[in-house]
Amino acid sequence: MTASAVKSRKEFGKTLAVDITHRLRQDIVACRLKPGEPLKFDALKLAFGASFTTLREALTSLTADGLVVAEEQRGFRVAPVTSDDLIDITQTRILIEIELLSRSIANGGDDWEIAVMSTLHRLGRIEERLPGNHVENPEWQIAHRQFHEALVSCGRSPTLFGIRASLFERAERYRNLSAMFRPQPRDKVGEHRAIMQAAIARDTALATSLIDRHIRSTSDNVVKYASHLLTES
Amino acid sequence: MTASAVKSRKEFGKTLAVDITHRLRQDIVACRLKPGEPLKFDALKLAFGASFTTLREALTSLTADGLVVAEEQRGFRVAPVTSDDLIDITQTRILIEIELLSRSIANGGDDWEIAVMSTLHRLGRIEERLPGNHVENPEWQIAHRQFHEALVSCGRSPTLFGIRASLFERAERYRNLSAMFRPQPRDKVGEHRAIMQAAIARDTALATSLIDRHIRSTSDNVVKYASHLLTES
DNA sequence: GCAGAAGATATTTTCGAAAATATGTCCTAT
DNA sequence: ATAGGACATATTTTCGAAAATATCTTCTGC
Repeated sequence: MTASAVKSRKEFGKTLAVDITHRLRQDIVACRLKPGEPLKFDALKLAFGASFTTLREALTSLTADGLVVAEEQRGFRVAPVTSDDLIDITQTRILIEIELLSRSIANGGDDWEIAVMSTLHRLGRIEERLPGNHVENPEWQIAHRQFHEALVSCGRSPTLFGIRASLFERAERYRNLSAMFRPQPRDKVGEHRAIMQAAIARDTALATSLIDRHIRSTSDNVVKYASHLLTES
Repeated sequence: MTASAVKSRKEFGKTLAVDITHRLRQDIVACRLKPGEPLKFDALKLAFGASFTTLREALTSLTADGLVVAEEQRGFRVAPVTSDDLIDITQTRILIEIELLSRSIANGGDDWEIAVMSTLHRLGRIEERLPGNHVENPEWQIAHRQFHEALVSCGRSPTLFGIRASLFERAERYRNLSAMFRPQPRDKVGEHRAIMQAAIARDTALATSLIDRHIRSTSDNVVKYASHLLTES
C-alpha cells in the first residue's frame, strides 16, 4: 500500500468523503494502488487518515465508477485489469466519442472552433518545449485532455459526458500501466492536427473515423507493451 | 415521505447497505419518493431503520446512478425530473440500445433466437390474460423487461449493459410519473412482434430503426401526459 | 494422514454519539 | 422599516467503539 500520504485536507471537495474519493481515484488511475490489490480499512485509515465510514463511502463511489470492486462481506479491491475489460472500454469509448464529436460538429459555433484550435495550439507549444516523452508529463496530460474535451464540448448531453469521463479514467489506468514499459510514444502531433482540421471543416465522417483510429491505436499500444500484466486472455 | 416501510431485512443483498440501496432505488423509480424531495436522515432512519452511515452509503450509490443528487454539506435530494433530462436519457438510450441490438444480431446463435421468441411469446400470453392496462401490472413489466433484455443479450459488453441498466431505471421513473395521467396505453403488441421478426431475420437496419421508434414513442408519451410535472422547459 | 469441528484472530459492517456546518430567529443600529 | 450580526436550532458529516461475519489455526476422531 503505497498510496498518496495524508495531504492537505479538503483539496478537492467540501466534504472529507468527496476529497478522499478523488485522492483514492487518482491513486488507482496512476496505479500507485495496483490492480487487484485488496483495499483493507486498517491500511487505508493509516494512509488517508479517515474513519471506516468515510472510507467506505469513498470506496462505494469508486465501485460505481468501475475502479473498485466490492465483494459483499469480503471487502473491496482495486478493479483488476484484463484484456477483455480493455477491449470493452475501448469499444464503448469509441461509440460515445463518435456520438459526441458528431453532435459537437453539428452544434458548435465560432467559440467551439476557437476552443478546439487554441487547445491544440497550446498542446503543440508544450510538445515543442518538452523533450521526447511528453506523455508522462502532467502539463502535457492536462493540455491533451483539454483538447479532446474541447472537441466534444458541444455534444449537449450531460449523461454522455458523465459516461465519457468515467470511461476516460478507466482507460487512463491502462495507459499508465503500459507507460513504464513503452519505449517511446508514437507521434500524435499529426493525428491531433488532422482531427482538428476535419472537425473545423465539419467533415463528420472523416473526423469520427480519425477519432476511432486514434482511440483504437492507443489501446493497441497498451496491449502491445503491457499484455503480460493483464490477467485473462 | 411515504417510503417503503421496514420490510424483511436483507431481501436483496448480503449487507444492509446494499439492501437499502435497492429499496430506496425502487421507491425513487416508483415515484413513492417524489422528484426533488429532500432526503433527510431523520426521516430515512425512521422509514428504513438504519443508521446515518448506512443510509449515507446507499445515497452515495444512488447519486452515481443519477437517481439522487447531493449538495455537499446540504444533504441529498431525489433527482429532479426535467424535460431536458428526459430527452437526454432517451437519446442516450437509443444510442446504446441500437449498438447492443446490432451486436446481438451479429453474435446471437440459436439460443438467442429461442430466447427472443420465447420471451415475446410469454409477453403475448400475459397480455391475452390481462385486461386493458397491462403496463401497470408487475408481471407484465417483468416479462416486458425480459424480452428487451433477450434482444440485446448477445451484445458482449459489460460496460454497455451497465449503462443500459442505469438508463432504463432513470427512464422508468419518467414512465411511472406519466402512468397516473395516461388514459390507455397504446398497443405495443405489434411493435414488439415486428422488432422480434426483424432481429431473427438478421435485418439490423430494420430492427434498429424499429427500436429507435419504440423508445422514442415511449418518451414522447411521457412528455404528452406528464409535461406539467416536469420543471424547466 | 486427513476431514471436519471448535476456537481464536482478523476484517468488515453497523451503530449512535460527537463535531462541523448550515439554517432560522431575534435583536440592534441606522 | 430594514440590513446585518449574534444566538439558537436543525441537519449533515465524521468518528471510534461494538456487533457481525469471514478467515485462519488447532485439535479431535476416524
